[in-house]
Amino acid sequence: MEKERALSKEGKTEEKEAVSRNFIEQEIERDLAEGVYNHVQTRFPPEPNGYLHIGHAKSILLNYGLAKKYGGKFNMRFDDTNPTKEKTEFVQSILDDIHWLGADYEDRLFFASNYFEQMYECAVLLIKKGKAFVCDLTADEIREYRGDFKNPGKESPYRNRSVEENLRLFEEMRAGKYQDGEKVLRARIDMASPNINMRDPVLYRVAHMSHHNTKDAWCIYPMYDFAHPIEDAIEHITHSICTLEFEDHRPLYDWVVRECEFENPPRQIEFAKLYLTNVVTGKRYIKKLVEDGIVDGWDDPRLVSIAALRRRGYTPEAIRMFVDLVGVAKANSSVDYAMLEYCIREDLKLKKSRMMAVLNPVKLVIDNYPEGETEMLEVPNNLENPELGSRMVPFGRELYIEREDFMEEPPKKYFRLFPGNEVRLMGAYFVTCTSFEKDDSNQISVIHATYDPATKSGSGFDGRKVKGTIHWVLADTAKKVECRLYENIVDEEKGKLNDDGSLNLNPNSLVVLKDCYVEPALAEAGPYDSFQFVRNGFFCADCKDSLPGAPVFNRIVSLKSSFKLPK
RNA sequence: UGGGCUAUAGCCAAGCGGUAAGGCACAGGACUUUGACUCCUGCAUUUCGCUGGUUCGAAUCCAGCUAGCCCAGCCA
Repeated sequence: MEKERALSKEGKTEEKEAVSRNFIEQEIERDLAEGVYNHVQTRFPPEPNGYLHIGHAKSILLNYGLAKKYGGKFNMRFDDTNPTKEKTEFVQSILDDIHWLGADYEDRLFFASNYFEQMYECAVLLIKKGKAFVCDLTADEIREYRGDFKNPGKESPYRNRSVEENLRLFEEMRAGKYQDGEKVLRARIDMASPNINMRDPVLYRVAHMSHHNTKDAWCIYPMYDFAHPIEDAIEHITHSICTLEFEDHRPLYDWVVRECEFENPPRQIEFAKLYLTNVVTGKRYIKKLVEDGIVDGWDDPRLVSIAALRRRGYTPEAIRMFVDLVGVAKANSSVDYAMLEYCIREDLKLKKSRMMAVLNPVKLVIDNYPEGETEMLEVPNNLENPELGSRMVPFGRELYIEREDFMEEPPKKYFRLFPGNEVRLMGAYFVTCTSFEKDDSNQISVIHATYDPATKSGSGFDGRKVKGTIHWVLADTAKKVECRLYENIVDEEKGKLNDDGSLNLNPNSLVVLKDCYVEPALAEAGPYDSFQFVRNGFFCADCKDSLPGAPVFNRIVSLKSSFKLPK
């Protein structure tokens, strides 16, 4: 029955997918149909200058997915054309993240810096065609000559140098005859273009600096606008997919591949970046949070770097689901964080064991249970998925339960423990609250109850029902841990940014709970085993910091109040 | 300010001249050994940023407006 339903559900979505394609897929299909290209080749071209985040995941999975869908190939390429910003350290972290996400580039790992010689040749070709010139203007002068939105630019006085002179000068640039900033190579396009990118853009700059890959082989480096189309063309990329801010660069992209005379040149298609509510995706802001010590590093669970998501228990499947759900379009948008949380819940739901932990404990004494005795109960790991088997959980007279699972004076529709009420201890017995004690500060210190042996879990008892089920751990054997609860870093009420551009931080983004107890099996499960906590929350145990003493519990889903008082 | 792009529900997003898909969120109900999950139900019928026009018929075509984002690095 369930299978049938799942099948018909699947059939339905498949039908949908067959007709619903995003705009990039439509473009690709048109290109294929019209014979513009007879294959599909995509790429992910990050600059190795930082860690990847959820926004990059969208691009990676989009490019990879497109190649896969159309039987094409997906390349990995580092766009390392600016030695002042790049580090080898980031190359490895980026590659790790891509592997983890499952974007398989097979043996196609490339570096733009390996194309420097070909790029140089292209520049020479442009010079020979009179389409590029060496310019002696300073950076400031170039800016002045460029004009602005209102005024057209002025032509550089060096714009009409002869081909021979340009060739000689450019060779000298390469040979290291000039200091940084002394000369640049510029395209010769149109200083009056309304598109500022076309006003004789700089193609090459001088930078006497060691490059992470080419070391000291070069002292001139190509600019993005010149290098990128060539990189794509060399790799026979068909669809060069990038974000919206490059839309204005497309005419220049097309100019470069045309003037450099590439056959069957690639085309650029732009899509909107992914933004998420309540988190920081800007690299600048993330960097500042890390540097100021507000978060503990690039993988702090409050960030949405791939490393952070991985650390807090997100799966590649969940990220993929999320990217699919969000879709691809050209409208700027900010996706609700709840969508990400939905994806991880959905993915882990059947995959992970659900063990018990008590974050804010209060003692529950079962007075009619023999003192000093314990028994082992077999508890299914996941009731919805029997394949995950079961585990043995110790049960006895003194337990810890969640403080919020007891109320002295329950409001209406409160199903959990209160004097006189019977609830189920998950995987164990029914217990009825008989009394409670308070300490000097009027806080509830101990709750007393009796249990009914006939109601043992799995015994098939169906004499009566209870409305509430609560989780628990045996006091003696429970592992005490320090628990950290993370919330989104950005203040939900105030929004992300102040008018002056500073961030509104959530002061409660990290709460450390000292007295948390987890059942023994969870403590032994080792790192990265996730479990569901309380009623609405999923938590992950991440024992990275100090196994086994202090697991870190990362809140994946903010704990909603599990019970709302009736209005 | 010149140019480019965008606008469909609280948030994403389909729609491509034939009478507004889907998901998240939310609300109500059923079920339940997690108040979770699952399952039902509801959620743009003076409506597709606004105003006009073309058409038998417009979210889709045309014109004009408005709002938002991006561009004046020898960053990518």
